[in-house]
Amino acid sequence: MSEFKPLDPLLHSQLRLAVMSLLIAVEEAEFTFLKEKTESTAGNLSVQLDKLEKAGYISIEKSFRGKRPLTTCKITSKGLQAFEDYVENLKKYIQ
Amino acid sequence: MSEFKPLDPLLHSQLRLAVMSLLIAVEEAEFTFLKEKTESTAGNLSVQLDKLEKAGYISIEKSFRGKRPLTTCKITSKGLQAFEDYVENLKKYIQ
DNA sequence: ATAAATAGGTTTACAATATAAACCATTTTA
DNA sequence: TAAAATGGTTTATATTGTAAACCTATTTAT
Repeated sequence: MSEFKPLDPLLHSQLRLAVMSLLIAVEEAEFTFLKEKTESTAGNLSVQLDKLEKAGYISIEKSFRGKRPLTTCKITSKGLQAFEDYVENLKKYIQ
Repeated sequence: MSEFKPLDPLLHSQLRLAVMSLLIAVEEAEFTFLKEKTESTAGNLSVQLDKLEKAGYISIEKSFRGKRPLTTCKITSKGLQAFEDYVENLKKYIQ
């Protein structure tokens, strides 16, 4: 697409885009925080976080808070760049 | 999604969004024009135009130019409204 | 002490979507 | 008149998105 540049399919997804949007704002977020803010199911969120991590767009750290598992996510510089590029491209679709 | 409102799945698709974007600009476009501008295959475009028409977002008129079939598309007021809503919602994802 | 509920997820099965390949009818060109 | 081009549609396949089912451990209720 000449004037319509391809939209990164990893970001052109409602839930993944919402996650990235949140991570840009807070720079570090727990799984449960993302789940609440996006109103997604845990299963769906888990899958989408995996994809973002595999793309190198976020990093995921697994630890414990007290005795409970804790999953923490951060956006990477690659992820930030991808997001910015995505937004730039998207703008040409929506004026 | 509370702060992230659902994105109309009919519009949250690269090719359909590009088509709508074009139709907003020109207000009437031929199949081949859309095909060239979006750099899509005819098959894919045909399918996506059908979906937009079934949603009532565009109207499709079939006629002949000389002896050749001619498919012409227009955006409807419903389509325009849906596009505007989509953009409004999308903005909250991308700041 | 034990059962039930909650927390914090992951895995998996299925439905929906996107896409290109194959196809079709007609027309034009060689 | 055979081959190529036009203007698409249909269909098969691959990819994706999503929720249901599941899992392990912890906390609460009885």
